[in-house]
Amino acid sequence: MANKKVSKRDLVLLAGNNIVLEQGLEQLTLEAVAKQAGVSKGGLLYHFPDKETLMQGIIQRSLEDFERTVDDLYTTLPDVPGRWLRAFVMATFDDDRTTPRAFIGMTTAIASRPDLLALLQSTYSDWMERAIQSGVTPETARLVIVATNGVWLERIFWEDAGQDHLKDSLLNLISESVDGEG
Amino acid sequence: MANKKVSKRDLVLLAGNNIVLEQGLEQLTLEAVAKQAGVSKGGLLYHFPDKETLMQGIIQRSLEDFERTVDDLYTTLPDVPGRWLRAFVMATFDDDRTTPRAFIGMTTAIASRPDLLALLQSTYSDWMERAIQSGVTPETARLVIVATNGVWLERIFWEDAGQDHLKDSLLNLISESVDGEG
DNA sequence: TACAAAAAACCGTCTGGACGGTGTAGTATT
DNA sequence: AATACTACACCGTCCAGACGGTTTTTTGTA
Repeated sequence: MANKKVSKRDLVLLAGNNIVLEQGLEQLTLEAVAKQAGVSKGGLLYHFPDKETLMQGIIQRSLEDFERTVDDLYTTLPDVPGRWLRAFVMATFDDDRTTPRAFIGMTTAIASRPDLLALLQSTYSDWMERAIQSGVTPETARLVIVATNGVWLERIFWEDAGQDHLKDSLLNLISESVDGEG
Repeated sequence: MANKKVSKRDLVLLAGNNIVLEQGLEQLTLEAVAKQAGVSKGGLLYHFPDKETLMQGIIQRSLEDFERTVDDLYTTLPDVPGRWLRAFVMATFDDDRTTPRAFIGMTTAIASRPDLLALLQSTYSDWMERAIQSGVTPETARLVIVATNGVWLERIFWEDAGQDHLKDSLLNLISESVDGEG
């Protein structure tokens, strides 16, 4: 159980993630992943019997990463209403690792596979639930989450625009909803 | 110039659009488009020398369709501040033709082609400009446009959710911005 | 502790199919 | 003679997955 050794499986997952991040979903081929992971194609297929399963692993991994980012930010915030939703918004804006291209790639992959879709749908419900539990109305939660997802699209279409102001707009939206009309 | 006859070029464009709408970008192959358009592969390539050009045509066409929808809705609205932005929001919610899958497909296609990206970026700027000219602050314009784009993603992740309430939230956002703080 | 057997982890090649694109020869219309 | 196609064979490339290995690790047993 020496944790010095990283399993090949993890290397493959990491390599896959990196390829999607840097080159997009189209470049995610078994050979490319195997090569970047320093593993043979056969070795890759030992862990992930087909491409479908590999992608599932990659998606799951990056979802977990995002959740972890949100959780980390959550702990740094004061316990005010909308605390979780704030962390969620901030996680999106602070994420300088996930490229817009990767986001789209993941979304594409998810959109056409029922099992991944189901996974995302339950994740989405979780987000809504946690947002509401941390003290905002369902309407605000939904609006802010939708807008936050939209931020990824804006990054594609408007590459050079700073988004600090947008981030403030979203955080303000939460504040107003909390202070004002309940 | 008998307008009874639809040009083959238009048939190809329409078929391509339909395939993306119904089956997604992955199924958009030259042969599939030719077949659905009732045109030979050679005939398709006569009009669109390569797949790149074909996709460009399809994207452009569907952008024009969306713009037309916005313009149509615009004429039905009273001349209040935020008029254009309202039409923009309504166009997204009223669009029952563009599937989420098609939206993602188009976005994918755009994201990896500089020329299409440039086209979208200028379109995006146009939207901002028109929104602001119709009487909302730049901050509101941006927030609402971003959120409206996010609506497409929500349709993927949360297929069965009605969006009327979300639509109202967005329209309210415009109203509040107009009535309240300038 | 030794050692073999079995299982797990991993390698590299090959094949079959899909797809983009080319080329050629021919047809209908204007 | 030019334009706008049809029909169809064909090539090169790419890729998922199958297959048949080999090496490493674990386990059973004497």
